[in-house]
Parts: sequence; structure tokens; C-alpha cells
Amino acid sequence: MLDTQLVPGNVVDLADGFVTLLPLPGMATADQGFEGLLEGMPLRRRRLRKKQYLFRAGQPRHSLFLIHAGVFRTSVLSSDGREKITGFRMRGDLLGIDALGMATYACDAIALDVGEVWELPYAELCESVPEFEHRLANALASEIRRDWGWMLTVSTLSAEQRVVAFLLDLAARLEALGFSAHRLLLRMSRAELGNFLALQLETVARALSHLQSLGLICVERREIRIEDRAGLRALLCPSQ
Amino acid sequence: MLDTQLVPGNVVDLADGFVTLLPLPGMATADQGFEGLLEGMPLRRRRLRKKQYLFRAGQPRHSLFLIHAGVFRTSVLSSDGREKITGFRMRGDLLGIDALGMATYACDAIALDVGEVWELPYAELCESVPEFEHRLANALASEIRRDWGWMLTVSTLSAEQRVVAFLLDLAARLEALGFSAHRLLLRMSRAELGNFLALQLETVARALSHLQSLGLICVERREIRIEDRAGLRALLCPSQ
DNA sequence: CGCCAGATTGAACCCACTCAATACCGGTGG
DNA sequence: CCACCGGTATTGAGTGGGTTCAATCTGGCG
Repeated sequence: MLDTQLVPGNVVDLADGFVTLLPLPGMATADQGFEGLLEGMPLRRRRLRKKQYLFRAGQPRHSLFLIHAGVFRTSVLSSDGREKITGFRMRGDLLGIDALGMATYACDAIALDVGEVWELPYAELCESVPEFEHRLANALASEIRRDWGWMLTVSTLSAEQRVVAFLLDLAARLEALGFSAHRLLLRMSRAELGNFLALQLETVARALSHLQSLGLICVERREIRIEDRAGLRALLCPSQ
Repeated sequence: MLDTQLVPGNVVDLADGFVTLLPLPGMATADQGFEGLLEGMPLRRRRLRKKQYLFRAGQPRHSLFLIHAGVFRTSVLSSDGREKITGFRMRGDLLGIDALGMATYACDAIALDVGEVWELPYAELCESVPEFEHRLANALASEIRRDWGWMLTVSTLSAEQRVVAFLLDLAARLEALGFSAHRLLLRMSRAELGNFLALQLETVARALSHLQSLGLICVERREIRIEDRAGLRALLCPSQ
């Protein structure tokens, strides 16, 4: 069943949620969202169950997908089995754009819970919607900036700080979508979170426990309540 | 002075050099290059000295740039001073595309030695060259895949393996540009290399020394000769 | 020459990893 | 209902790879 965080609401203009919460100048760019662009178009909708793949790397690419509900993760896999989760995607995010110019998908996309995507026929949209390619380029550039932000986070912050950055980023994104920024329901396991943040799952658990002991959050399995957002932000400022 | 690695040669179709050398399926996509697309167009050329900024994050964005000669680095900076080098760019690479949809540049771009770029008037090209936007989107997607590859490398490989991955990637890129894949002239300092690979500069130096002691490379300050490319590749395969 | 940035090397330390044990929760079936 | 189970999360103890601090060395340049 779709729970509160998944109920489709009204179309919202969603901000391009960003990352480090010590904002990089110019990195939190406003993205108008694609839902408005598609008004009145007949789109194939697709519902996915928990842990169901939307597509896998190497499969022939037909379309792009716009997430309408649910949380997805994208990941890349090396030939020797090393895996890296490249992001957790939510409503308004596009899936498959990283494979533009390729005949096959470049990553795996999997639903972390029940979700719904809208299938965007790429070639058609380029013709019928003149603005489409422009917006697509903007979305791609936005993804690059997002990635760079996380690269910065991962390579310059301590384990605990990375977890804090993640929580604050998630809170901001949920808020931009109209959800509570204080009650986070993590859709990913500790292992997935650790993979994304370049940490071991035990380290993630320890960090969460420690943040709780500081009174900044309240952890209850996958539900996290943010008690002191300012306090969390303060942890991200190394010295000052 | 432009040395051998910088002398502009003929236009080449350059492969989209990639990363882990344990290739991710579908990630080493062929990119046709932009130089051919611009035949006969009057482009402003701009030459840069060593350590000269092409642009900085926050500056108003007017154009994109295509590197014609030299090596550039791009980096992002957080408000509290943490820096992350996001890539070392060479001939055929585009600079500034990550800022599409923004009014200002999103990163710093600096020449690591003398270099030359071609200024691409974005708006004009969109109109006059119908294929341009398409190719741009492909280049953006390609950058995303490249970033993901390095994220995977950094978060799953040891210090020494990261250095190896870097050397092999650089060799492959130089080779694709028509240069020697055995004599690498690093244009970046150990500190910059470490920053890119999420390592300390001392760790980079130690890794290079150790690889030399294994007889795989020969290090002489910034010149590195690759003595055993297959041996280096073998280091990237964890178990097998 | 003297100076300085960059590179190398050594030694001590520490954060995060590794291994391991335990606890917890949801589901399933007796 | 409880017992059992597998997947997930927590917590502890010990280790080690990479960091940190510091000293030395090298090469380029005024």
C-alpha cells in the first residue's frame, strides 16, 4: 500500500534538493520539474513492487522514466562485482537519462518500495515538445552538480558528518515535495546507505546511535525523527 | 611552450576514456567529438597560461568551451573551504556544460599548463547546428557515467588501486588522443591527484614509490613511464 | 648561491574496517 | 498462540590502512 510519503499529491514545482547543506555557490539550482511539461500527454504509467527492477544496466534502452511516486535507487556495477549506489531518487527525478547516447541503460534502477513511473518516449517528446531537450540538458547538468556535491561530501567529511549530510539532504528533499522534514522514513537499508556514503553498514549504525545520544535525532529502526536540525547543521561546519 | 603532449595535431575522433579499467558494462561509450561539428564556424579562440582560471564558480556564464590543447582541472568548493577536484580535462572535453540551466558557472576551471580553448556560443549553436543539443546531452550523460565510475573506484578500491586506476585511465585517454600511453607527464601535483582520488598527497607518493618498487612503473618526479601495463591491470582485480 | 614549492620517507596515531556476537522485527507455519 | 526463521540492526573488541606530523631531499628560479 502507498503510505503517506507515497500518496500522489498535486503537481508541485520541486526544488533540486541538494547535498552538502554547506551550499556550494550556485549548486542549488531551481528545476522546474517535468510534470507540468507533460500536461495532457498520454503517458504509459508503470507501477512497481518493492525490490522490482525498472531496468538494468545493459538492457536496450527505449524510454526515460519520470518518477511519480516511491523511492528508487540507481547503482552501477563493475565486472568484478563491486557495486556503487549512485543515488536515491524520488518524485520528479528522471531515470535513464545517464544513458543518453547509448543503446543500453548504464545503471540499475530498482524500486525500494512500491512506486509509479511515467514512461517518456524520448524521440517523440523531442519533436512534439520543443522545450524538452533543453530541460533534459538542464536535468543532466543538475545531476552532474549533485554528483559532484556528494563526491565532495564523501571525500572531505568524516563518517558521522556524511550521515548528517545525508539526513539533512533527505529532509530538504522531502520538504520540497511537501512532506514532513522531521519524520524521515528511510526506504533503504543501512548497507545501502553505507554503500552510497562510502561507509560500512556498521559505521552508519554507529553514527546514527551517536547522533541519537547527542539528542539530535531519534532513531527507531528505519524511522528517524530529526530533533535538532540546527544542531545537525552545526556538525557539518568543521572548525567554525 | 607547448611540449609534445600539447602540440595540436589533426582532429581525431576520441573515445570517451573511462575509468575503472574493469569496464562497467556499457560505460565506455564512443563520443564522436565536437571538433568535426564546428567545421568552418568562426570561433573565438582563447589561450591560457599555466594556473590561469578559465572561469570560476559563481561568475556569469556566457559560453561553453571546448578544449583544444592543454590539460585543465575542474573543481568545486564548499563555503567552508573544502575543495574537490572533479576531473582533469583534455582535448575534446567540454568545460562549462555542468552549468546548463544556471546563470553562473558551477565549478572552477583552471589550466594546469598552457592551453587553448574554443569558445562555443551556446545559444547560437543551438539554432544553427541542429544536432548540437543532442550531442550536448550525450556529452552530459557521458560525464555522469564518468563521474559514477570514479565514485565507484574511490569508494571500493584501496589507495594503491586508485592510483593504478588513474594511471591506466590517463594512459588510455592519451592513447586515444594519439599520444604515447607509456610516457605519462602528469600535469597535476601529488596534492591535486590525491584530492581527486580522495587520498592524502603522501599516500599518493607512497603508492607511486611502491608501484615502482614492484617494477610496474618508473617514477621521475612528474614523469611516469609505464613498464608493465598488464601488471597494473592485474592489481585492479581484487581476488581473481 | 639561497630560497621555496613540491616530493619523498619515516614514525606514531586514529578512524573506520573487520570479525563476531547479540538483539530485533516481520513473516510463516505448526 | 508460540516457535522458528531469515533478514536487518546494533554493539563490542581488535586490527590495519591511511592519515597526520615532521624531517629531509630535490629541482627550478630569481
